Amino acid sequence: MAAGPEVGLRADARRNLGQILLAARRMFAEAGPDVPMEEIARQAGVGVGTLYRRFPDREALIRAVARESLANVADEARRAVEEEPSAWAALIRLVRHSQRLQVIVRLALMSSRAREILRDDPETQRSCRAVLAVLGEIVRAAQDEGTLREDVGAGDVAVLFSFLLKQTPVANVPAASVTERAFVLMLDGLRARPGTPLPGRPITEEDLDFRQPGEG
Amino acid sequence: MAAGPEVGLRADARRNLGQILLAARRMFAEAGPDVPMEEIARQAGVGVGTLYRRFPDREALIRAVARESLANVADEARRAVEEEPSAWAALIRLVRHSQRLQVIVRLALMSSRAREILRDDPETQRSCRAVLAVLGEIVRAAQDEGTLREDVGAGDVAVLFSFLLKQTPVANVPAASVTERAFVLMLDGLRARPGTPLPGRPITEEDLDFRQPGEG
Amino acid sequence: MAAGPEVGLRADARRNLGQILLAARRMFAEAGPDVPMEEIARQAGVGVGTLYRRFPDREALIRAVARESLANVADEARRAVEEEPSAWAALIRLVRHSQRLQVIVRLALMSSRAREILRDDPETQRSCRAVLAVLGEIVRAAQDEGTLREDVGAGDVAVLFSFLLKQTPVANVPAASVTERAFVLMLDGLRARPGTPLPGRPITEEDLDFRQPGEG
Amino acid sequence: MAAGPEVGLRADARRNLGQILLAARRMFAEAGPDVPMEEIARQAGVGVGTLYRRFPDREALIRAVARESLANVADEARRAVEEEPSAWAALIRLVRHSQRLQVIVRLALMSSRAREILRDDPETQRSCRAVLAVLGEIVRAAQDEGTLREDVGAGDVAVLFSFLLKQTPVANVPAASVTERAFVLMLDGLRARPGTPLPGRPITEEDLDFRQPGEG
DNA sequence: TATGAATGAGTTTTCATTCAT
DNA sequence: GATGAATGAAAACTCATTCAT
Repeated sequence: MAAGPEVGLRADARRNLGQILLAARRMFAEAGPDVPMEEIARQAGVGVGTLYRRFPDREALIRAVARESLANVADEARRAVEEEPSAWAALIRLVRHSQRLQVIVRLALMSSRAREILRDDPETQRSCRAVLAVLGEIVRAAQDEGTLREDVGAGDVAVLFSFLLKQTPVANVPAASVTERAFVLMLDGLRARPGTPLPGRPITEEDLDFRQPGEG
Repeated sequence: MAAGPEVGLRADARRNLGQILLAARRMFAEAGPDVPMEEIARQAGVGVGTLYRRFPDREALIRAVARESLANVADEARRAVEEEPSAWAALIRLVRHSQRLQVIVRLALMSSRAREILRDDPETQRSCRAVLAVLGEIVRAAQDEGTLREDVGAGDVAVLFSFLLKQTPVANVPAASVTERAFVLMLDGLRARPGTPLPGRPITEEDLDFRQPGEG
Repeated sequence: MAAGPEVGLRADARRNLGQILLAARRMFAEAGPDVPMEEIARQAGVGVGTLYRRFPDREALIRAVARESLANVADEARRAVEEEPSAWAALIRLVRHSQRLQVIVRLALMSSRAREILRDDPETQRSCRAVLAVLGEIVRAAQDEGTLREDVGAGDVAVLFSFLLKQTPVANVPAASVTERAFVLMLDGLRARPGTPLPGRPITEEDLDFRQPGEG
Repeated sequence: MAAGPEVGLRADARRNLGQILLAARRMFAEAGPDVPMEEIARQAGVGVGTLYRRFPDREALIRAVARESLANVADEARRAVEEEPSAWAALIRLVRHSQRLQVIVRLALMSSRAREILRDDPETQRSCRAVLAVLGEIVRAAQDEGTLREDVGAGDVAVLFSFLLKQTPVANVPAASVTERAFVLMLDGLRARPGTPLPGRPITEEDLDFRQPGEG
């Protein structure tokens, strides 16, 4: 198990670091990657200087949040595979429970600035690939089970589910309810049974690799 | 019928106004509601001063773009109803062809700042309600045709389709292809046939009214 | 004659631009290239915003000041050649009267940051070469006159005179007097008559070209 | 004789103190008195805290470096007088070999901030006067020898030599060579023989006393 | 005593908005 | 009416100095 950067820090420093990451994750998730650094520092209960001591600039902070969240999601995904009775159930649990997915979507899919930063970070790419690999396994298992239609790939599933996570409060109906219904509708679209044939080829995990969009 | 703001302007002034709205619409759609005002002015081929003469501040510009786009979408929706052979086809055409929907989604659903501005604008609310009314008609007609499942409302459909429009470039696969597949998957989820029963009650057009989210 | 950047500006804007350059020149000369931008703006009687509208960042301002000063020095040098009765006199007049030399020395020779900025600016290099070319002519003419020792080049003269301009207030004696005496001592060192043979070869104008120091 | 601050310290503490002064001297000499304190601490191999324990603030550090360097220069000067065969040779050796002179020039003559700090420090003034006193002796001896022109004082010599030490890399010619030639040119200017009469009166050691420039 | 973490004031730079021409 | 210049407040980032461990 690799030692994280937090090892060897003084107790208070380690706590501060944790607070900073927590605050950043929350604020990035709810307000995007452009929230003022001072705001993040304030939420974390530290001075800006402290924030900058740990993360030399905003990009470093964005990277750190993305890395940590992706690692967490990968863990959860693996656990879902192990613990759920079916691949279909694992799929559902993954989207439902992974709070960390929210930030990632917000960073990687809703801000072109953040996307570029992450695209150039090898570790983010690695973790991202790891997550997509697990998702790919789940998808293939679900297809083997006969619960998931055959003409989709992990990429299609990821795209569909990412929509849910871009959710922004919309209406005078509890957001959870809106999301939940949309989720079920999507699952119905994904379910294995005669539906409209999909155009093109399945979008695979390799297709979502953070490379320059449209390159392939 | 109240005269629009463009009546009684000198020819060049009217042209400028049009250019500004066009530029703003484009830039809001592609970069969000925070693009520098100077940038918009430059794209429109006018000085900032001119922009500010027409729209006292950014909020006014956002409102104007939203109003115009919503009016346009309402028109298109009505035309789709008239011209398409089935309600299902009208539904599909609406999402596929309404470029204006893109801006609206970007403004109303992807930026909390813009959302607040629009929430407080009666005219935007009116137009929004008009669009949703047409959508409601289409939805009910499609259900009568038997092409759309019975347990969804116009709100559900709107939410689902809004996802498509939040599309951000993602992968090394042409964005159009990704969207197209997701679209078909969603349509499959919406299609009338025994699927998973949806939790809660249909989300109606009234539910999406721009009131404080979660209030209702 | 090429139109400077100041043509076509509104009268007040042109005045402001002039004030900014003047203030920057003065402050760079007396305090170096790191004086706060706000300070320069205040001295120029404008807001920082105005300063930044003209010069996108500090580097641009430094470049502008250097270019303007070098151009001015080149002019003065040419005039000195024309108007003075002897090359020796032209040499003396050049150092004595060129106030602009002060800033250039301060920027190009006393701050490694500024030196790097200027080294990468082709126009500065061109002007610098032009000035050195005139100095080279003067030097050769003075040697032909028999007033300047034969074993020095324009580079040696430039180095020596640059010392005078690095002058920083030193003592409880009028700075002018100190400089004046040092100047005469240097002139005596340069004068043509049997002196100590100089080590190495004459340092020419090409040697002072702003290329990476020590490269040659 | 008062005990220096280094007496009675623990061995490691004394070593640290030495390292700090060494690092500060080097960095002041090459980058001026504004180098970040952390940088100095890092070079010295200690934490900032340790640096600040020894020197309450930057000014104290500057003073310490100046004092130590001046003391060292005074020693060297006295040794030069004793060991060199002629006053002229002592003069030359002094400039050529005293590395410590570099820092002093950098602090006292190239930074107005540092100059002010040192001007207000009695011990620096004392040491400075001591050095100038030795220089004065050398000058007068050289004049008695007939090797140095009569119309200069220790101040003139100091000013001239200080120029050499302000040397900043300039050209694509080895800096040492440039300096060496300039040095010889200056010596030629100083040499005893009919030259241009110097304006004003000799600048004496008293004139260079660090009092407010221009006061006298 | 040594360390390096935390703080916050100081600078640079950007951009919405106002206003002179 | 149009223009683009001027303004200043806001946000990112750096670093001297203090203080907990």
